[in-house]
Amino acid sequence: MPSDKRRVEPRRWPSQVRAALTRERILAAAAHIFAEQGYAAGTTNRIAEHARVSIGSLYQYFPNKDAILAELLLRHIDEELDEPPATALEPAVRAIVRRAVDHHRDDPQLLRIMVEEAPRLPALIEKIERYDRARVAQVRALLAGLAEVRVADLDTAAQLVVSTVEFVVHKEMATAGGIPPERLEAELVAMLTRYLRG
Amino acid sequence: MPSDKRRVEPRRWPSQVRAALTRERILAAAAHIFAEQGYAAGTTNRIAEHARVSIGSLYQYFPNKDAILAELLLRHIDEELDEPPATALEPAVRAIVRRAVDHHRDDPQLLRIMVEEAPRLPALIEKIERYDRARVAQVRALLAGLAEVRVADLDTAAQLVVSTVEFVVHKEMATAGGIPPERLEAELVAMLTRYLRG
DNA sequence: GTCTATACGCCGATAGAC
DNA sequence: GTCTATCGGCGTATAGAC
Repeated sequence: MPSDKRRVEPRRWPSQVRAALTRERILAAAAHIFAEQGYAAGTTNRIAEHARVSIGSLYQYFPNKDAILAELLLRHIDEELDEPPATALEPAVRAIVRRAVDHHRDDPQLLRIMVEEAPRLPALIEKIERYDRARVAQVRALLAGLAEVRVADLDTAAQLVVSTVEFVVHKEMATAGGIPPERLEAELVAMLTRYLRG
Repeated sequence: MPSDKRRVEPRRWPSQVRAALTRERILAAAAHIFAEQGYAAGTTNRIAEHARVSIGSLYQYFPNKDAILAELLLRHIDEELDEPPATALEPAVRAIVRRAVDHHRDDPQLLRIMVEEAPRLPALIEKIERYDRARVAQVRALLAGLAEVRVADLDTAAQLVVSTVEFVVHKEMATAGGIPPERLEAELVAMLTRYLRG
């Protein structure tokens, strides 16, 4: 009877918690391998191996490979969309730029894969487009509230700001010999601020 | 003997010309399919089918699939690198922007594939980096010759100009609801000119 | 719930007839 | 020179034992 107690207590973790952790391990492994090797080269076998689960287990947590990238992308999107402060023009632009830079600091390689590969997966296209429109609308609203802003067309300006920040930061942070982050922030802020002042 | 003549004359086209045309057909088909379906989905079988040659013939003209993309990319690069005129700042910037826009007008989808996939093929990485450096150096030299340019660091400015033009044009031209080309040109020129004037 | 083993298909590339 | 036929390999996904 005392021996029974021993067997019962440390037997296993609560299965839901363990399952969630396994899921996380798979996602982390996928993020790592997609970032290192690209989406196509990041095979489910390699992901499973790196996460130290079998390929069979992987497919118990995700219906297919695309779903893994989809979840990584959606988490990423959810993190990023919160209102920047509407004060003066220069600090507002700085906030937008800085967020993009910080954001890419984490894992520029993975972001690269998501930016490039996700728009090809039909299941994600619409979500990405909605997200893009939301960002442009957000920036548009921000600019609309600032007296300093003097541009002919606010819609175009918002689109250009979002594209410029996203793609230029993306490029420079992902490139080895790119502009260092602090300087990149300063230059982009200068460029966009002058543009928006008209 | 007269029957011999008949057989000889219209038998075939000169083989070198025909071979060159077949090559072109393959390249054109590859460009089309890479642009539509992406590099991975654009299989050699589909390329061959679309070019109306057999898969065996395709491999007589190209050693492997990567070589097809490599040739498309190198042609593209060769076209683009010629000196812009160094007059005043605004026209110089406009020339840079306009070339990028014109360039993307042809086939924005294909360009997208080349920009995104080519840097993953080891055989092409070095060529692309050399090309990028050449472009930055070219723009740097151009800016250095213009009295209007007042920026702290010419290297950084040149890098930023190249990145901005390339990636923003790329993004807007490839997106359905993007900024229309004429307006894009105007806005980019305004933004970059103001930035460079300091 | 996790594993091993494997089905199945597709792809790049080659061989060899014509 | 162009074709058909096919090889070898790998990748996703599943079946079924434990």
